[in-house]
Amino acid sequence: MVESSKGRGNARRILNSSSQRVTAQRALLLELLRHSSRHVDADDLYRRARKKNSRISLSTVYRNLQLFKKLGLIEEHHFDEEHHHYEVKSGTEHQHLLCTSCGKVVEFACPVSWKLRRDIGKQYDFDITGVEVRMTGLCPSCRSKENKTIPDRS
Amino acid sequence: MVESSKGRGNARRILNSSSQRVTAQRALLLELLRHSSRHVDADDLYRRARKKNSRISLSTVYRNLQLFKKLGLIEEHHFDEEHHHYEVKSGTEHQHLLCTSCGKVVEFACPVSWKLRRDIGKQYDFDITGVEVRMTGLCPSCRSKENKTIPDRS
DNA sequence: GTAATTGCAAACGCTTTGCCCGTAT
DNA sequence: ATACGGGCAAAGCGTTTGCAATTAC
Repeated sequence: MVESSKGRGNARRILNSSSQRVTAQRALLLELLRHSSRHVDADDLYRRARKKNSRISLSTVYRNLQLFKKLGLIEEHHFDEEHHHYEVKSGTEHQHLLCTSCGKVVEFACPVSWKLRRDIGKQYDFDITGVEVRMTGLCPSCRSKENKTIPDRS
Repeated sequence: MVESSKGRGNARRILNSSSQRVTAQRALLLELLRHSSRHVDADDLYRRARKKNSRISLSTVYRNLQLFKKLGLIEEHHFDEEHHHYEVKSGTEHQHLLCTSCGKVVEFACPVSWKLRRDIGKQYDFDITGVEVRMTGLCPSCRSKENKTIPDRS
């Protein structure tokens, strides 16, 4: 896979170019972030990292997530109430649709948000720096499951 | 104000009608929620409540916030990463605009969200249950402050 | 060599819970 | 009378921090 070697190169380049030291842990975490499902939490990442380096610590994961966030490599989301989710920043603007039952996250394009941003900014005299649209609902597969498993709602 | 006597009556009625006991603490909290600024956190509410009843405990505040949420009286928001904010449910649909500097919360109407809801729901075959639009930015007064207090950006 | 980074464990802030006593019904 | 709700203190959770040892530069 050309992808993965490229990814590793990128990790190193990104860290170097921001004059951050390239440690094994950092390279690993960056690598994992780039190749895992788009939305992870600290513990996900920690568990995955331990498979490759069993001595890595949770605090290292947290510290580096903060670093990556500061470097603008990832974004932090507060989807549910409990803990944070992280997502590698992609060029493409998108919003999130979450299934309240299985937690699945779907990304969707939302061009309207730009118009909204302009309009609301002007209306309230704010310098808008971000727009987030979050929709919640039941995904197709959870909907059909629910129809089967809750036959008696007496 | 007629509003306030009505409010107290409502608190009692609401609790009674859902067969919850009307305790002094519940009535007080409900009262405070209805008459304080629209977005509070548990500690805000706790501090306010203590002024009227110095023996009330923080856990009572939390327990009742959960109850009120379950009864559909209030909504829980996760504006910033730290803690939750609560808002008395109003009939009118609205979205939130937050100042990243002073934390001010502005509510705005967003009729587009309905169209969005329909469109995205259909597109991804989700049963949409909620749409949240959150914008962040700098409010007018913080913007002008910033211009004054950061003259040297050498 | 030296400053940045790690692992560990302890602390953190917000929230929840167990227990026993008090109170609304 | 009795089950529900309260106060208190302790535990829980995800996250952060202090520190000594380690590592990249």
